Amino acid sequence: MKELEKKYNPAEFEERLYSEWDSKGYFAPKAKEGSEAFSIVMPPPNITGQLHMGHALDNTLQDILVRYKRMCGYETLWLPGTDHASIATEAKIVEAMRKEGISKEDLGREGFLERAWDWNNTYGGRICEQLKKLGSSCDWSKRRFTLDDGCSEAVKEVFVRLYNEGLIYRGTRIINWCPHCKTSISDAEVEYKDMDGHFWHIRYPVKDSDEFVYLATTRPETLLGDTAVAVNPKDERYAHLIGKTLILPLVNREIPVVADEYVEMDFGTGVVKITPAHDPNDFEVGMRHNLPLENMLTDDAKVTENYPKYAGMDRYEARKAIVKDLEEGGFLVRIEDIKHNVGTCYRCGTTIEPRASLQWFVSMKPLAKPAIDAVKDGDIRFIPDRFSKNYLHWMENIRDWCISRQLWWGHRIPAFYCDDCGELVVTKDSTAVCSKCGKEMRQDPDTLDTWFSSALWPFSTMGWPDENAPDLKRFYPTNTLVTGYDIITFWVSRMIFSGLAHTGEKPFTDVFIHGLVRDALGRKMSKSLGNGIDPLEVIKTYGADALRFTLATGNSPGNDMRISDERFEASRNFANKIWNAARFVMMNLDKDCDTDNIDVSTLAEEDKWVISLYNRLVGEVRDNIDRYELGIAVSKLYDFIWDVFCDWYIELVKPRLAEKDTKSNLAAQCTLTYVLSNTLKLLHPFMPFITEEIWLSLPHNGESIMISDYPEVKEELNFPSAERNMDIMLTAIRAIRNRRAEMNVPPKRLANVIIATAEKELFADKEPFFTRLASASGITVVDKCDDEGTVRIVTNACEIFLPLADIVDTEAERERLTKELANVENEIKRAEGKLGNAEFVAKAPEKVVNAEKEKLAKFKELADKLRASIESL
RNA sequence: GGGGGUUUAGCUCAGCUGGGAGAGCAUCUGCCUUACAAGCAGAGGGUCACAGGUUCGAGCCCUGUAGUCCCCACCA
Repeated sequence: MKELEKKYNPAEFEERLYSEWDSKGYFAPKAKEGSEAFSIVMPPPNITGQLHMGHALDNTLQDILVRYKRMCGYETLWLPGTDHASIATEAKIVEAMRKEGISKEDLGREGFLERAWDWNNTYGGRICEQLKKLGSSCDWSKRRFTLDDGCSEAVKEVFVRLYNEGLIYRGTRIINWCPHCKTSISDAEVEYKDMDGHFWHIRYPVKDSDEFVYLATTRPETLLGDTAVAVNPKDERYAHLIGKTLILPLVNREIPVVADEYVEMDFGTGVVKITPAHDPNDFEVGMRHNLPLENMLTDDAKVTENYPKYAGMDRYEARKAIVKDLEEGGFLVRIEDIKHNVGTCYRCGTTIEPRASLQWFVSMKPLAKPAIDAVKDGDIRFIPDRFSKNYLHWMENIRDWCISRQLWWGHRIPAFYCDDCGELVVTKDSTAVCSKCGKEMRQDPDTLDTWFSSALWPFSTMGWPDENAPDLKRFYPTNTLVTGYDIITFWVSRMIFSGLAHTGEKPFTDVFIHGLVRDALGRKMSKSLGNGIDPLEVIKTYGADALRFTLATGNSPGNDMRISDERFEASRNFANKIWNAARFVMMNLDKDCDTDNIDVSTLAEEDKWVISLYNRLVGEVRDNIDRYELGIAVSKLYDFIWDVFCDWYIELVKPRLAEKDTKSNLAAQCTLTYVLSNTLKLLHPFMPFITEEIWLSLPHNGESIMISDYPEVKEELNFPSAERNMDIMLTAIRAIRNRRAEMNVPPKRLANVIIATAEKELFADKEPFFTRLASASGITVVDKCDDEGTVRIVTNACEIFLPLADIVDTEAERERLTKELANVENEIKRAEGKLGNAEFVAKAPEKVVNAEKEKLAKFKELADKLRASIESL
């Protein structure tokens, strides 16, 4: 046994304990005889990332589950890793290069990738080091990276398979183009924002006529790409125009009027300009009517050289110029202010430009079907369940997934082209030769969406596509995925369909969803707002346990949470409370007590009481964790440790601890040790460091609390009568304290307490409780008492008399007791009313009716006592 | 335009399958009682957003209304 420092100073031991756990290999899965597997794969943080509160929450929740399961005897794997985050990382490196005056093109693909890998080697592991400070008990020896060889192999395998099954195809479609990142992005990566905008109402002249058609647009510059105007075929107003030709203003191109169901007659003028290359709907219309695609923008959203007057203008400059020219040409009718939803890039916030482009796509419908069924059938469940709705809605309305990105940092698309004959080969090989003309083929320059590799994470990290890989066989499917609701569509849904499609099995059973961490004002923490609380700073100031405790407590699944310094402080105070309780226990130990078993025969009533409550706590905590109610579990632990163990039990046994070598003293020591040691085990998943530091200092079996057995409920540790009797004592003590406080009796003024009760034997050896906790000089237990000049307190099991003649105001006493009686009589009325209600008695469960009867009896007894008390004044 | 969350003490939030409203922080009072002032003992404070309904009984279930937050959606 070693002594604890006087002051709780987490910085002194957290890092030391972590490296001990790590070096002893506790984080690696340990197979025990007949043990089941439990596994979680960590949502891989981006290599560009620094640990923020979101990571801290996500990983705290995972670590709680993992430590719990490990202690419960499961062979437990928590597999960590990082994500290459293609678009975010590439942007970061390009930006750094820009400051040095270098461009991507200057370096070339090879040079750029070299630089990116250097960056990853230097900074990519930073966040892992930060996760260690949090106490994350993941198996670092299995750490993976989405771009490592194994994951890359899985990516290629999946691509080739899907291609061969016809589920990956290449084609020209409208995609979301980010002119800043200069790449396509998927639908999921577009964020819609309400923005102020305008409808520009304009008119196009009909050829060989003085008629005009009137229409409106929010993007007048796209006029350059118009290849038709559409009306609804049923629209009589425009029937005569269908098939006619219009002259496109400014461009003077001749474009047809086509009839298409897509146009809603009731909206606007019922006429729509069709720009197939720059609008998804127009693209469809264009396909149906064989309209040409006129791409009028370059990849950085500047007007192409086909329109010399506007060439090189940025899309917004072009908009201004075109509006001005339209006005001057008499084509602009009016301008209307509107608010509309504009798609923006989720990475950089730039307004998305829809653009027809040749890209790779995953055909989603066939893949979505089993993924929908898995959730509908309950094979995979979301916690809380409501998120399955989000998921299903997304999956049921899913469109093909654009997976090619015009970036360099990522998995290069394993497709090869023959420049001579146009042959296309998709292969896992790193080079290809054209089977037709024998020429070296050119690999597609694009890379894959970063989520393409994330989608495979649960199995690519375990050795897939080798189906006999040991980890895959043992730990896949994983048990629980822990993540925030903000990436259900990006990631969770894609892991589900990928797992089902490629491994034939779901990737996980439970999806445990948490909310976002917000600041004290409810705002999302962000760099730009500068309101982020740095978890590493919190760890420094309050300790990792306090951070974890704060994140776990009061957090209910799927709901956002607000955090602030006050909450970390409160958690630190709790840690300090445990620390001091442990110090107190230790300074009173002089015998070796068994922490695994306790001899019930020698226990005093208060010992049985605390053990009985502890035993119930074990069951509840296990149950709560099993149901992902981590916040409830941890608050029960808090209440038990602080209120029951510290404020009551320790205070109750202090007198016995002063005894020397008595049985009673030994029983108290052993109860303290047993309850403390096992409660620490219960708490360990939540607060791993302090529990370990203390546990190791107490008598203990084993090397570390983290590989000890999680406590189990023991039938023989239930003591209902001790619970009842102690409840009577505690109620009496509280009542005396209340009265004294109300009457401002100084604590130093002791009084002999007279207790009148029908159950005298209950108080037989309880005098120390009252002398120690109720400012009593002693107690006298009697059958009946009606002393004058006393303060009377009536509780459910006894009447208490405090001889404080000099400060007793008989009239005030009468008033108070009368008031109390009135309250009790109200209760009696309520209970009688309820029990007098035939329907209540007939329909309410027997248990409830009986409880009501018992209450009524108790209140009647209390009322009688109160009346007698008032009488005797 | 759909869908969902949320509304409980001054503040931040718990409240599990309906059976007498809880915690932390803050406030007030009294205590340095030798584990802990990062503490101890007390106190005050709530029409559980509003209106209906179901039920013997509703913070909890149903309907509607309002505030607030979020997700989804191609209306030019």
